[in-house]
Amino acid sequence: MGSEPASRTPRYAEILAILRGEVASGVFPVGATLPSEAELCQRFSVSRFTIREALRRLQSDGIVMRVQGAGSRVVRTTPASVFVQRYRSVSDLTQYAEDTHLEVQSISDVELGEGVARQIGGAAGETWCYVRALRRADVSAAEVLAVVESYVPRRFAKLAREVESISGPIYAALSSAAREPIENVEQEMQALPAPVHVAAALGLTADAPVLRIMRRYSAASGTLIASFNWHRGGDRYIHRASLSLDAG
Amino acid sequence: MGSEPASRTPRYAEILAILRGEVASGVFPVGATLPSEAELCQRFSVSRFTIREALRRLQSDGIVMRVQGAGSRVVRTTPASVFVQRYRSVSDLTQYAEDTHLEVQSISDVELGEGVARQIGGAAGETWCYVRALRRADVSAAEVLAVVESYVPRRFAKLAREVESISGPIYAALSSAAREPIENVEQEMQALPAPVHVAAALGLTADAPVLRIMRRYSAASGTLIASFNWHRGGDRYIHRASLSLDAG
DNA sequence: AGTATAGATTTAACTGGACAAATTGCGAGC
DNA sequence: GCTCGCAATTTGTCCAGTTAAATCTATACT
Repeated sequence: MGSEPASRTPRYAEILAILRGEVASGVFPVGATLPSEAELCQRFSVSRFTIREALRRLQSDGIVMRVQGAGSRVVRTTPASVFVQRYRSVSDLTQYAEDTHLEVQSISDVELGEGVARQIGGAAGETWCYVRALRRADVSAAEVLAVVESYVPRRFAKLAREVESISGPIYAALSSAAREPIENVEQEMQALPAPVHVAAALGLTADAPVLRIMRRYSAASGTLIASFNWHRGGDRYIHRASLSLDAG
Repeated sequence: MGSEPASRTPRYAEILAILRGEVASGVFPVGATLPSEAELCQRFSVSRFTIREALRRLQSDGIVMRVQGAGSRVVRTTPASVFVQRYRSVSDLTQYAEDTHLEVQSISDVELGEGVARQIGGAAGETWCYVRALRRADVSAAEVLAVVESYVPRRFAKLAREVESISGPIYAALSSAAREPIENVEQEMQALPAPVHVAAALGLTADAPVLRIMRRYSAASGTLIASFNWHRGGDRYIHRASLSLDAG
């Protein structure tokens, strides 16, 4: 690498591979700081630009975190992902058109049982605000697309009562109210026999197969909202996703 | 921008914002090529490094595609994603531990009906290789985790016959055989009543709710493999995903 | 012991320059 | 009209250098 660059592999890519290998083999374990850019320039006899190209890609891989004044700290030992699925809009995530209408049926305080508590990130015995609603294509549509059961922490009960009039996704309004960004969304999907109230709302026979999608939107302080969305089975509702190779 | 940089906003970020605005407002529509780096350096009176930082981020946003020798072509007018879900391994994607065992029950040539053809990216009337298999935790396990029905183009029939002995994911082996990278994965999930052969294999009553996940792995030439995975309903199989805000 | 400040260190932003590699368009030849 | 080769153009890789901004550590003061 003190000589001419190999015609095929850029120098930064060679250095990147070496650094990846050293992280993976434990030379630099999680928590360790890599040598500084200046030290790496000396070690590999290349310009700072070349080192920065390698380090930039290590950061993009999620392997290091680069901090001005501090250095490059290892945060994981393997690349962060293989496939990636990008959701470009709320309607991509929920698979409703953005102008669907949520009609609230009831709002009440409920004490969480163990099962629900575990799923929504609360604790058994806690009191949360429970909202049952029907989702339709628009205000005047007769057909129910989905039954939606949401749990919101008690401190947001007031906001939950206004859910029909909120424009944009409710999780964004809750994020604003909490003054915290949504940090992640957990999603669980399973096939279930339709409970009585779901079968009735969706016009199904009792115990017909339905797809239930639970989504939990969390900030640093915990769950802001968790919703159970009950959809018809078969071709009446197909949850689609498109993944691409991660270009990291 | 010919003067001192604003203390807060890097110059490349200002240029990025301007270029984003010009793309969004139609000055550069999808398909158009942005001015060259050299022209942008002249326009904004900055060095090529600064322009490249802006363009690099436009590419990372998914807004342009930069091609050596050709320029930066606009491929979309808005940033590509809001939420992102990363799959770090095959087991993340399929939600099987990596050492599960696939036991082939039958392999045959089938002529595609319209419905299946549409789902798997083939054409009605085409002959594909059909593989029916059972997935178990390991070779000696008695319990069937899932019923797997796969469709593979006829040209890969030989490889399909060796599916039990392939180490690593079958789609990677097919990608090698085709000498093409997997470009994307389409996934469809729906709740269905268990067909007879699925109910029998999973030990369910006829018409019990099951979750069917179809995954289609495609290269530029088309579908390399499409598999229908039939899972038990209820808490016996929960398909989980974790999404984070896209740091784009 | 706790806090503030100064200096050293490290990465971020930026300049100007060079050569290599890939693409595109044009002209010539068949 | 089609194909091939060459030149112009554009982005990729890389160098050497500078100043700015952020972090960390050590020292001094209360």
